[in-house]
Amino acid sequence: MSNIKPSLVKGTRDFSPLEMVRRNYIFDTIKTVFRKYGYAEIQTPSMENLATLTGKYGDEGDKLIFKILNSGDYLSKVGPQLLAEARSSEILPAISEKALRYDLTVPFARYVVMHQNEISFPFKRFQVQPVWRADRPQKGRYREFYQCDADVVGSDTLLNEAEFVGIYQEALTNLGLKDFTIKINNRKILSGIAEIIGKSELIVDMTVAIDKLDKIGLDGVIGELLERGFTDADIDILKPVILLKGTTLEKLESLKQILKTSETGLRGIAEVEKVLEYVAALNGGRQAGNTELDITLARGLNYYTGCIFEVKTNEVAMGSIGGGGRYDDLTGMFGLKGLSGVGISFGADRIYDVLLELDLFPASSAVGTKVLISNFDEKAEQYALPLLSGLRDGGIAAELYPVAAKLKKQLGYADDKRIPYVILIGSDEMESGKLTLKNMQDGGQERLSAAEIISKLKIS
RNA sequence: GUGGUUUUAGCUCAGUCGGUUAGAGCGCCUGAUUGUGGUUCAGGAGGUCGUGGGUUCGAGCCCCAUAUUCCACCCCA
Repeated sequence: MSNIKPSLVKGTRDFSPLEMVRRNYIFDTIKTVFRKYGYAEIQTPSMENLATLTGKYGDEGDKLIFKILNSGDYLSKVGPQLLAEARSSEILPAISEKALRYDLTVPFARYVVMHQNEISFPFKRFQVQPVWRADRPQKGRYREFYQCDADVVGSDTLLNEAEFVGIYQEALTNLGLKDFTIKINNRKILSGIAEIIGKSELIVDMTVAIDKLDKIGLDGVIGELLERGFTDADIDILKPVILLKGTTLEKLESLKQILKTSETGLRGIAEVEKVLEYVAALNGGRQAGNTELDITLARGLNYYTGCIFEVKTNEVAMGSIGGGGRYDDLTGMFGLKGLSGVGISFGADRIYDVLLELDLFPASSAVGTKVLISNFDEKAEQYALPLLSGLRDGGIAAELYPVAAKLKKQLGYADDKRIPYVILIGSDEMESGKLTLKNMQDGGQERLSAAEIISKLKIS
């Protein structure tokens, strides 16, 4: 057998025991909050039919879907002429029928449609699973990463949006983040803006351009707008909108003036106002300072129709750590009309990177084995087995050193694994029934019976 | 998809102008100490220099291709 050098697939990672403890801390914290708000967990398969996924994420997104090659002689269905032409886009449907899921929202929509008769609406579900994107990796961007999604379908009330703001607040605060911003915008406001400059058909180009304000500045945005088919006259109207200053409430007032001729735009403003009203009511009447209207926020996915969210941390340079919004007709694509949905997502991998950089993981999240029983010889091993069971029955994480190695090595092992206690069983101990319990932190030792050790470790 | 960057011991990294046997720190193993770790001391093992070609008397170093890392763009969590 040839010796293949082991390596990881680009953009993927192994997770060590310590990393898993930390990742689970993030997942558990988020899941706990989801449950508190009435969401129930589901899972869907890693693979979906390719047709289920294509066309849902725009052209850019479709390119990033990982396709799975058909099993068997996958070229047999490709005609010789197609093969000769070697046009990937036309051969693809013949050789690939399945794909890895690209996000959790579309599979969820598929789930809702398939299970509509068993579901009682409104349906509130959360889902924590990996997704795959054939993106080029960089900071905070992986090809396999976890999303933590919560969505509700079959409920139009804006209270849902407000509750999602609450979920973001609570989960991120519980994770120890102090300074983050929940940005809110509304697709209808963006539509209204496009409407008043008479370029409704260019709304996507408009949002993509103004979304970059932070990054490339006003001149950059204007350049991009011109490139994308906007005139100087359009930009004169757009400019004051893009540069809106002031508090969220002041921005809303100004927008009402600007968008007074756009019914859609005014409806968007009203929606944002209502959401903020609910948020304040849920927050004991106070407006949350870190929740703000950001008119330049335009999330890429095509299916959002109402409110959109994005969460950024201000403590670390990192892309958004969460996002979401309302999509009025997601299940319509699968033939179930008239169901409105709202959802949010936490980017667990990015949150991990942020917590690591800010050193926010609790020290206690590194708990493992509580006590190691040393192993001197076969006789001591036999003696140790009932004690091992007794410790475990008492809920104490215990392990027996698997071979009779030098004590130095066994203690070194305990040290490496940060096991706080070691029980030494030698001939003296077996004879007297008083075992030596060594505390690895201070090095102290005491002689105790097996029962005394169990009760001591239970409380400490 | 576009542009740049990285790759040398288990890990982090040196390696001069292309020139003999490729180095350091940490880690690992052994011993000092046959039942006492995290400290110390002594010794030891460990490398196809990412991979495949090429130039050269000679390549870790130069050229080409490719993979990979990280970064930016596009897009996104």
